[in-house]
Amino acid sequence: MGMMQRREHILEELEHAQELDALQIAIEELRDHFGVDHMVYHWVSANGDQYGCGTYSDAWRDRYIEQDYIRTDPVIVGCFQRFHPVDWKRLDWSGKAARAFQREAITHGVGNQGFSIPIRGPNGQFALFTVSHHCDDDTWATFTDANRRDLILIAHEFNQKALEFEPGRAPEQARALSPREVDAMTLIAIGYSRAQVAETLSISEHTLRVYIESARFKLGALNTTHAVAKALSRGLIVI
Amino acid sequence: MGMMQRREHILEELEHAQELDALQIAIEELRDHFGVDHMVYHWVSANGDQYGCGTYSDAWRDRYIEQDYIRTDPVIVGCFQRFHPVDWKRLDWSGKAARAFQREAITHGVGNQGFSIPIRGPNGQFALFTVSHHCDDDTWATFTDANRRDLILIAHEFNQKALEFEPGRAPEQARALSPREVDAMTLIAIGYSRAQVAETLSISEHTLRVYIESARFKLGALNTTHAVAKALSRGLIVI
DNA sequence: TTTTCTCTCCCCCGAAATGGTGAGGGATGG
DNA sequence: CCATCCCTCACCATTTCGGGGGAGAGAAAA
Repeated sequence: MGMMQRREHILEELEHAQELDALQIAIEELRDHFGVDHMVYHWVSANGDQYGCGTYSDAWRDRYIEQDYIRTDPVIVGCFQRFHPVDWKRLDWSGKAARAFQREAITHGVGNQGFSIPIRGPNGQFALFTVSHHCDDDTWATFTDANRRDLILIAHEFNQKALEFEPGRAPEQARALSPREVDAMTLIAIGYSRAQVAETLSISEHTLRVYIESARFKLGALNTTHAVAKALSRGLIVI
Repeated sequence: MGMMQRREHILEELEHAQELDALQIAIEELRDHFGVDHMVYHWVSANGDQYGCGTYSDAWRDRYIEQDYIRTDPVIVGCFQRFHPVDWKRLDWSGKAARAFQREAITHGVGNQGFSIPIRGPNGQFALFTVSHHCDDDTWATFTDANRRDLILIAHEFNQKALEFEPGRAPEQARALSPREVDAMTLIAIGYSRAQVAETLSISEHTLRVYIESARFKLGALNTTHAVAKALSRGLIVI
């Protein structure tokens, strides 16, 4: 089986997978296929849930979770601010904690080289697809140049499949807001006071309050700020 | 020049482009290359700035902006809620306004078929890469199946290049929030009152207020609700 | 070392937002 | 045609928020 055929085969199996385990199997096969030390996919959902699969050692994964490294890992922090896939060398490794983290990761078998692809979805979903390897800079540069596009596509296939399996996907489908409610919530969200919003919309402040309360009710929100947050994270309003 | 060579050539030219105009040129070439009626790239940043390029008629573009269709266009609304690329047929076209919009779009030369790829970046950036064509369902399904992956990659290349040229990129790079500020803003965003947040975090309400005000200052927000909205739309907090 | 940031605490008071309830005309959809 | 939603307006008392001060300890970065 040729290189491309092998890859297509793995991705096709993934596409038709019915169970979450298939992701773990596929990522191990892809790791072997690309001939790198590690390949990891990992996401954080809107409600703080996490899911990950990959080839890091159990010890490292446990340690990572135990130490809540997700909050300080320079790869996570750096990718969260970027759109593009990024080579680990280009991240900010200054700082005591970052260097200590790096040392610890390498002792746990993580490669000295890495390439991570950030992926974003609605409601603040953020996922990271990472390949890591132990080699010199030139070898790594050659590898990433050659496989960049494939890795991007694979990252997306993975994310798509992972989202399919996500349990808490579309449970709470909020009722859509009326046009006036959208106007009101949008202006509130950009910092206007109720008086300013009412003036902007040319309605009385009393009327405005009806919209806000109506929106709050529809969104199941506890107060105005909560309603704005919910409306934003569901894409009902945009600022 | 073969099909793939032609595409590679267009993308390579795009990659080395130094001016924003190159995007417009590239998208027209790609449209011709794929043999579709229209191809459009279009993004919205957190601060409301927009940029777009594509092959829609000037009349339609002007009309779209004039009517602020970006707020009601079912393609935008639908894609904002999704991660995956989506065929227009799968969007919600019920509702009077949506159907009227669709009719008007078609009279302006937009195809009856469409395929849109949502792309997201840090700080709430949201972009859409769309191909549209006039043909029957089967023809369109064949086309999208065959070109789905290529279109995803092209969408990313486009977005990458567009971000390079974006003028207002780094200016309003909000300072990151401190851990306690993130805690405070997150709890506020899920509807807690100041008193509840203070109790949850086991700090005095006075201290809590310092965090909120500090976050508000860092985010350049006018009030708490505004600060929550900004933090959310920049991905600094997640609910 | 010095500076800069973070985290924690405290005061006061006026302005603003909230929650509950009610009501009438108009548009839309089944 | 009738139910359902949308838009508009109004009053009440209570809770919450906003803005203005100031201060000390500790950690980390430059």
